Amino acid sequence: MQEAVFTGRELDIMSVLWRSGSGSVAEVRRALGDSVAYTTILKILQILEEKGAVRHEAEGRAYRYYPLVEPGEAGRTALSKILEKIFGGSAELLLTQLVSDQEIPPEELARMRRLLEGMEEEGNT
Amino acid sequence: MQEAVFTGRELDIMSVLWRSGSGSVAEVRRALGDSVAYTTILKILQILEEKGAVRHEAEGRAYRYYPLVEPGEAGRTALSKILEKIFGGSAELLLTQLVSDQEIPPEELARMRRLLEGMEEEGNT
DNA sequence: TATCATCTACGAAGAAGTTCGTAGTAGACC
DNA sequence: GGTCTACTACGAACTTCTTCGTAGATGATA
Repeated sequence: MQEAVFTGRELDIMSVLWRSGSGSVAEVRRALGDSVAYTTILKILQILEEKGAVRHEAEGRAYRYYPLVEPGEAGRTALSKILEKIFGGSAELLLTQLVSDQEIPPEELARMRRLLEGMEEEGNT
Repeated sequence: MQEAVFTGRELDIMSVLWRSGSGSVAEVRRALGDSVAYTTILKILQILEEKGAVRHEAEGRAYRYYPLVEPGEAGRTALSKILEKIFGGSAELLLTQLVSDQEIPPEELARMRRLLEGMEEEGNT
């Protein structure tokens, strides 16, 4: 797979697989609220497999799908696009946007701060 | 406009307008490396105008386009999608990904840390 | 005035993504 | 065996996005 770029529906489905670790067509469909036809889910899983983003194993008569691409990989691609095109390359602006929109619990905020502190020290080495 | 969701090309063009503040069709086209036809740029600007994302003023015989949607608005939409679908709602994971992929200069890193410190204090109020 | 360059408007073709119907297969159950 | 159910495979319709050609208008220039 060249780059982890996913279309809307593909991302919906990858998201389910990342959360659950794996899924059959029926499971993925249920996770998406049964809003799209069974064969649509199947089709997109087949497309994802062709792209090398998932693989499957037989499980009884059905298939179980496993993600091959990791969230981090997809995240890198997606974030760098947003960073560049929307925030003009400023990670600071991106972070500002992130923390001002989301309700982030204090402990998480603290961990994020420490993460940055760690990066700063690293830079001083 | 309902939500600041942009397609690939639309985002390319909005990005130019955000950077430059405004742009004629020809200017936008040049900024994109003259890689797409003039009328294609024009068409997408018209679509963006229909969506309420830009407006235009006459300038001589040509039009000058101005962004109406702000980067922050588009950023919020885009970030929350990524946050949810790729990082399972964890801002911490998103930040981890961001700082590990990008080369962020120390001063910027420091400002980002202080931003988070500020948020923490706010939370304690 | 004729020609040229530059611009917008429009429409249609093409490409990419999404959706689902239908067919075929195989096990479960009567 | 016949029927039902759950599953994959395949293809085609449909929608959305992208691209550009052509036409028409307008001002500049010879």
